[in-house]
Amino acid sequence: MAKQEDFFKKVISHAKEYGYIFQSSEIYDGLSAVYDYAQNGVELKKNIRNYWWKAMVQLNDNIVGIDAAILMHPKTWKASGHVDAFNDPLIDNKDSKKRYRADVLIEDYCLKIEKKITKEVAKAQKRFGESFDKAEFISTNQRVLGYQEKIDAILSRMGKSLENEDLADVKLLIEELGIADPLSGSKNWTDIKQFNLMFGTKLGADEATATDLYLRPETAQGIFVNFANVQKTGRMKIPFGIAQTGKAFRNEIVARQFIFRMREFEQMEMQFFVKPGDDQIWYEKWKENRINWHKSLGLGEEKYRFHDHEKLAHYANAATDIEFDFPFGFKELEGIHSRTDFDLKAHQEHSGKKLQFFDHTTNSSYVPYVVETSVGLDRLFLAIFSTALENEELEDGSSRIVLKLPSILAPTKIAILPLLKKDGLPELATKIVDDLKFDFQVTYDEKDAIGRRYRRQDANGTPFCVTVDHQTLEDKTVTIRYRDSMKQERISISEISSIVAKEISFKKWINN
RNA sequence: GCGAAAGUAGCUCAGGGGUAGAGCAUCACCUUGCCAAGGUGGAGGUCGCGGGUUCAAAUCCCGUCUUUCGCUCCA
Repeated sequence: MAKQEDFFKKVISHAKEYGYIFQSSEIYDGLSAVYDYAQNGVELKKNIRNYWWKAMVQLNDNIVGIDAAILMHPKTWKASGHVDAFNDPLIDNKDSKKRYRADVLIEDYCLKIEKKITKEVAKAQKRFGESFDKAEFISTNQRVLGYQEKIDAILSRMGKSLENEDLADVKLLIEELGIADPLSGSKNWTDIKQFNLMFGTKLGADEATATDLYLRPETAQGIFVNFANVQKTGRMKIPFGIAQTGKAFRNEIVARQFIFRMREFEQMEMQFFVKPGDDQIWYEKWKENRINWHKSLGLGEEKYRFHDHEKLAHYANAATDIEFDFPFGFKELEGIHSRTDFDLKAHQEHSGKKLQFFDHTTNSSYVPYVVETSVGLDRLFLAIFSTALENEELEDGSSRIVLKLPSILAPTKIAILPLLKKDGLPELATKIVDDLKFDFQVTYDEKDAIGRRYRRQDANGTPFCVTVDHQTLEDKTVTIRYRDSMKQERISISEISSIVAKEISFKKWINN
């Protein structure tokens, strides 16, 4: 464990030292759980996003992209369920230092009473044998009725108080019922606090007339509300998908682990609309498709696993996570959910607009089912970056720090290095840079010994180094040196472009 | 939000009541020239921030911010 922590710290400091990730507003002590992508990080992130977009949108005839706004009509979040579900009343136990959802504590208490009813029923059943009428017993037995009455009273009071945001009364209820911390038995509770995971903001500069808005907590809703527009204007036929990448915002109670859980993060999502009944087939297809996409990056098959959800959200009929072996263990990287028709139906009801597909083969309309794939771009960045970082032991006993980024994703593809800082070598090297920079991200470096420059590029993840020496002046050949193998080859200047292009070709990588 | 640990140069860290150090990195010059760590010189820090104690605070005390770990939460 200590090793893991140490390694994770190295990942974080390497990300800073080599210009990948800085903490936001660092000169002001930073802002909790918000990070900026730096000069190299932005390139890597952009390349990852592009690798996803190509595979998702441009390789699939029936998937199109959109870029919906972060701000959406407030009714969106009522329809999606976020206004209700992203609000948690939390309470802490002062002795055990544990935190609970206040409503869950009370519901658990009610469950206990319900168990008493079940016991009474079982007892009666034993007593009366075959002639026992369960429904009648429950509706007439005084003891059972008393229990049920109590449950109803508690839940209705809790519901009312939560609705009126009377958290003091909810706490009072907990105290009156004598609910104790299930672990410690302590009844020493703090006040209840309401946590809203959505960021609020205002539309309109005039405070008095401004409308309350939220920054979107997920990008998916931007797709759902545009379903009919895209379907009609794109003449899309089911099954089809809508993809988008973009920022989402969550006021996490605890946001930690570097860029793994941030308050502002980027999602890459695709919602796939299918005929009801076909959802399971497509769910399985997308599971397969997505895991293969991840594996094509070559980080190692053993780094991935599926984790099926046992508890399903109310909208889903199947859900799984693709988990990745991060420096702090297996954690969710991508979610694949079969969302049924929950979202489109909800928006249909709240907006009064039809969100259906007319099927000409059956001459009937239906609300499509949805299979969602949703990957965290920042998490994917962390997965790739941390796996790529290696302290490699070399055969001669020395070691090097090397960032083995998939070459197609590396921020810098080629470093052009003059062996000497004289004899016209820098001039020739610069000419090569000027020629290649239209097609590749190229860098030039003439400082320090050549070996040290190789190591510098290794640490920055540059997959190819090209060295210009005296022989180059004579026969227009250079040495190309590969990051991972450290092998060198003598090639002609005119070959650089085709060799590198082949190595970083999308076609080659995606079919890996 | 609670608990624990930490915050000194870009990175890694030492120091510890008397007003700041090392290694690496960086910059300039010299040297070498195909796998880092040669020489000389330079730049860089009000020791996270605020307050208190003291003749004197980077050092002690309090608060606060940030980070990591554990708990909790996670559509």
